[in-house]
Amino acid sequence: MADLFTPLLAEEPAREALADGAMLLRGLALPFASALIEAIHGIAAISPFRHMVTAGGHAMSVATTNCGAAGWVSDRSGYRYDAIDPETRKPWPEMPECFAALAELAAIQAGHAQFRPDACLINRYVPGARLSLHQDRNERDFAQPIVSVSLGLPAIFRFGGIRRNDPVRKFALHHGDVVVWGGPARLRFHGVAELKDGFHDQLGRQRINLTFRRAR
DNA sequence: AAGTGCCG
DNA sequence: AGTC
Repeated sequence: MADLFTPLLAEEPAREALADGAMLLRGLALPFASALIEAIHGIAAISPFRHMVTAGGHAMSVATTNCGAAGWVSDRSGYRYDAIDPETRKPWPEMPECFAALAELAAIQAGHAQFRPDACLINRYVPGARLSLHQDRNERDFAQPIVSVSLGLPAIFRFGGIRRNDPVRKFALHHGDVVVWGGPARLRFHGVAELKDGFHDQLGRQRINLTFRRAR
């Protein structure tokens, strides 16, 4: 029964260790992509993408919305999680089932059990957009990992260390790739290099990133 | 208490 | 083009 293709079919998604506690799961989100994209449209119809402003008063090049019980927000007063979208003054849209299912699957695949995200930050990059090196540290429980899902145009993910000046490694992230970091890697600095121009069949000239966290 | 920001 |  076994033939040349059996090992390939039995194989799990390609995984690449980025660091102790950090894993890149290539293509894990591919089977979810259509459902994810449809759900993103629904979310954006309720809580539109907007360019948030940082504490320094600069508008981010990335456009943001959220779903889930808590949403990441930034304005001149700083960063925080809020149950209410400051633009609509209503709760963020509920987290779709396919979002939660993928996040949980990814965490398990990466060896982080018991991941229960209550927040999904949705970032939209158009060519030229970037996210400079930062830490995710506004969450209450650093025992819970971060799960990051890439859709659309490819991007260069920058993954550093615990200290800002630690060396930074770069990884190409494609449509369907998922990065999970937790444990000793939970507070690693990370960012996204300026997005290059291109065209993606499903999303056109953009990249959308889903970042799942347990905020509270 | 800054910070996922921009500039040279 | 990478780094400060």
